Amino acid sequence: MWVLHVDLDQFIAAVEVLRRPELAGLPVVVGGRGDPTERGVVSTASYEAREFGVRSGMPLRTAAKKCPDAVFLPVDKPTYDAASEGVMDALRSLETAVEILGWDEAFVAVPDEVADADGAVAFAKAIQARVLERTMLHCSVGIGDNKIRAKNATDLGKPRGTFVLTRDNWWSVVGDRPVDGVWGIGGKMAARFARLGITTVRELGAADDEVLAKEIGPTMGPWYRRLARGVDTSPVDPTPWVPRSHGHEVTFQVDLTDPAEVEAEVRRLAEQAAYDVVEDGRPAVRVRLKIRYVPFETRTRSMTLPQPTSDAVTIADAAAALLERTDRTRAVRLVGVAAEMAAPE
DNA sequence: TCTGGGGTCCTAGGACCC
DNA sequence: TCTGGGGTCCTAGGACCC
Repeated sequence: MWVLHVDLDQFIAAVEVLRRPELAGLPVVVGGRGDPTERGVVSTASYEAREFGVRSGMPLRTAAKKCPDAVFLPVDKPTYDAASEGVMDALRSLETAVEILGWDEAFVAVPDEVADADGAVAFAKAIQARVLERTMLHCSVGIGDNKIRAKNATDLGKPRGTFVLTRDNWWSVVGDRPVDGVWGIGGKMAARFARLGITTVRELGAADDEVLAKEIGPTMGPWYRRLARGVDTSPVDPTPWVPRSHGHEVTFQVDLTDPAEVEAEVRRLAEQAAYDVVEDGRPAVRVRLKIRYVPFETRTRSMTLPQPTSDAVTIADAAAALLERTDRTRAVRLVGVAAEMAAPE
């Protein structure tokens, strides 16, 4: 059984270069409102910008210091949504199961008649050609004997390449890497594992399930060990994704100190969330409020609604009621409101 | 130089019921 | 006069991903 993981190369930056060809070959940084003096972070940096050390998630101000000559562009979500649609259509045109993971990545099932690694690589190259032909975008493809291995393989093939990762080469390729090198394990868990004397993927894979269950949790402990071993039996699931929630949040360029202004923002964001809920066609069952105080302290409040509703005023009132349950005297740098819908059947 | 905005899933503790 | 154990729902927070 073969699974592919397709991931677009520098997706957002590549989409921007497509509509402004004069930017080709230049360091391009997309993030926030495109103003590197504002609060905001890098969504995607072109490979040229990465040469200067610019990375996703980095504050725009830092990116500007590292690469003052970069072209800074604002995030233009509708354009990326449209480009993403084009990519996914190209993948689906191969008439095999496609499981969308995000804007720019998807698992693709390899047809059963493909028996060996050479056949899987050939199919991966056919996908790259199809995506390029239809969207003018380049992608890398991870090839695995399951989804986890395919996902972990992709970065090793970047850019514009492929990489095969199976049970046969898993340990030789990733065994000596730090645990946060595998998908699903981040810095916080890596620090916890380090306290248990576990730093490499190989060590986590060889750890005792009972110890992990006791230290990390009965579900998550063994789960992380499975990630480290690259073990996965889940199929590529082409079922359309059903969103669980819709939300909006905003970081203010200048911290808000007036409680009335904070409430006005909360209501505005709640109305946006309500709009998305109406679009989705399923009522909200729960409302969640997020407040980030100065300097960077985040609190959440949430409530189950008395009955499911898509009414904007009801949702905004609920968000305002949650706000009442927070400290109204502190300066606020971010507010967010999300509406959760009923779990799908 | 401070640290976005869109999400998902898991855990733990308390309330409440039987 | 004190107190069992199981189950579910609600809420807050944490971790992770793109």
